[in-house]
Amino acid sequence: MECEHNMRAVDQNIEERLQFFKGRCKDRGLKITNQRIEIYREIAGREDHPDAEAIHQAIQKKLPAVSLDTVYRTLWLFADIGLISQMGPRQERYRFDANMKPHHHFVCRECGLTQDFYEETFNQLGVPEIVSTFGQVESSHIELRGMCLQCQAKKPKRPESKRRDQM
Amino acid sequence: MECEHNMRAVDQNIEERLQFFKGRCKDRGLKITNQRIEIYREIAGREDHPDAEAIHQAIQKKLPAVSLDTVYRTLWLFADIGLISQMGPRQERYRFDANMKPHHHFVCRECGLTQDFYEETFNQLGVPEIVSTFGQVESSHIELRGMCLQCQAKKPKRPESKRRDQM
DNA sequence: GTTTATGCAAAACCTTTGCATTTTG
DNA sequence: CAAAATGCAAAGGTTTTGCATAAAC
Repeated sequence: MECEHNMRAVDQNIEERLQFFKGRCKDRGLKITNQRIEIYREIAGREDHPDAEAIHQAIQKKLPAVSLDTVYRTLWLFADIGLISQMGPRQERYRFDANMKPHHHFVCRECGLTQDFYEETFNQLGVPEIVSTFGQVESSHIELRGMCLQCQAKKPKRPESKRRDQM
Repeated sequence: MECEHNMRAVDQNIEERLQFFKGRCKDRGLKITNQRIEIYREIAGREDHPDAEAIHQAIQKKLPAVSLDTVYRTLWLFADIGLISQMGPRQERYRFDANMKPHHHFVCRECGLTQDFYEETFNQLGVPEIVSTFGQVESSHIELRGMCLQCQAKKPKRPESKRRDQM
């Protein structure tokens, strides 16, 4: 609270969240490095869900020497400890959909398996005004995320991603 | 209708859809090849939204020599002519989400830019029984798809994907 | 001082492309 | 037969990994 006078509400929020982030790291015996702080600060301050490249570029103002692989490793680490989540499945590939009827998706967060389901009441949801400032909406569906039965069988407890075994 | 007696309803549906597919190809001056027929038959018969690799493997029983790149080219072609759609954006990368409040997404189908929005009434949607047979649901949100303002500006008319210029 | 994280460069993985050959209409 | 589609192999882009160095506790 030392500089409340020139701090925007969103920045206050970020400072709070940084404290939370540091606590979570300490709990887990993870070291608090400048790279982690800046990566967390950057992603927590945005609502556009950047990719690793975008984060990497953004934090180079403050940390010119940070490497892209550190950004990747750090983001997966954060996802692991529940500080952030990941859009799409861990095993990301292009998937194609031949179902032309209105439908909704269950997506496995591990393997990306996507199953359709139908629910009439979901088909006519109104959309808030603000969305028109993002772009033009062409379609709308519910997306449920979880783990499919097959992945559950493979990883009964805390799933271990191939992407973060080294960290 | 020549073998209705041993054809399941879903197969009938596929045969109908194959006719539609062939018509669409003729309209556009596209050639009807065995590869295209089998790829279309495979994807139209599934509700799990396979990736190119899965399609490739599945059709090898019938067409052992089909190549993976043909599968990719064909799937993008089908997406182009509106026979199928593609899950996720054309420019697919890992994106990360630090927003821990309940929220919903607008996703640009070109660049993948994802903007959050909030709508209380979307936060408590009930889910049909069938979903529990897919796996355990961990989270739920609305996904709106469209083109963001920036991509609209770049491609005012029919967007041309980098992935299908050759076809 | 020990353990953990980082940066670098190379490897791995998925997807696309150029070109010669084959197939379709 | 002309135009388009295919298969192959090589290239492209993104993400991951092994290892030596640097930083945190």
